[in-house]
Amino acid sequence: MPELPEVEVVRAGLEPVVTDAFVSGVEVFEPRSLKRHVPARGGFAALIEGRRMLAAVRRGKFLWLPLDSGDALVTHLGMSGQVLLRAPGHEESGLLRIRLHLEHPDHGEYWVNFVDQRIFGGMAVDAMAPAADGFTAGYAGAVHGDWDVLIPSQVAHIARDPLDPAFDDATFIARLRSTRSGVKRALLDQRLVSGIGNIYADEALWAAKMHYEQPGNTLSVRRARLLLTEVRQVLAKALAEGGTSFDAQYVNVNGASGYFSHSLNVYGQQGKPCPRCGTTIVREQFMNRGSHFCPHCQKLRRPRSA
DNA sequence: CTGACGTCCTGACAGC
DNA sequence: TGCTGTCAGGACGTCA
Repeated sequence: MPELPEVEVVRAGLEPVVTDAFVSGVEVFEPRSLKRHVPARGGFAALIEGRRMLAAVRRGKFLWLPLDSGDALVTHLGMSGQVLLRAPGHEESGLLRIRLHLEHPDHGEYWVNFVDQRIFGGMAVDAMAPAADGFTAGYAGAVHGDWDVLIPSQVAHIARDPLDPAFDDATFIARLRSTRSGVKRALLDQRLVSGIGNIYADEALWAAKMHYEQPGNTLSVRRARLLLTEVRQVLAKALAEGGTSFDAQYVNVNGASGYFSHSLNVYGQQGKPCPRCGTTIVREQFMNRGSHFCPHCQKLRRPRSA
């Protein structure tokens, strides 16, 4: 369930340690965690060992570490993935899937442990190519380099996230307003906008007072803009609340916390009163996952007859 | 192009 | 106590 804010916390925690780090070793304990890796290009470990990492970059929920070979180590946390920064020798749980041995010129030796209970996430080495729109491919914090405008091939189809300065509001709103799909399906479609998962989709829809099945093409420009604004606010708020742990400590200790559960308005709140109107929050099945909403605040709106 | 659905996966937990 | 079934959902593939 890591979504953009959680992945950003991980990225920020990795940034100082992986930047300029030398990869001295790779251990793969669970080959299924390499599901996104294309073996034809070479073995996972062989493509990483002996390389230097240049940065930690993120677009939406995808994270990648550009290498001095021109490739990138791509990471997706899936449902349960954690990237944990450890001192060498650290005893990890049985869910450890991949371990990287790093040597940093300033910080010394580290283990980067990829832990993933359900193996929905994974790592891969991928080639990079210029981003289609020519802008900086993802968010890399304070670090910059030639790789700025390059994106791993398996991430290229993912849209920018709403907090990306190069996010194209007009294109998103136009596409949102041209689909018959429900707005929640659109928010979860990473080709349209990235970084949003089930939790923040439900929270943003509640804030915008929209029903999850409201067809995109029934939204006015104003309502579409409102939804985008609320998405940004929800993400930014979560980012700010996770920001207290914006350091290596977070990754060191626990890559999983920080769902700002104390400030969820609807997600997982079924049976409880809506914080806005007091109506009981409902949970329904949608797209094989739970959708939480207030039946009073978030009614399906009939489009004005044309 | 669209949407509905299946697939991957395992720990936690409810129920018997 | 110990088993079985159910649930959680991000990304992607398939099919109508």
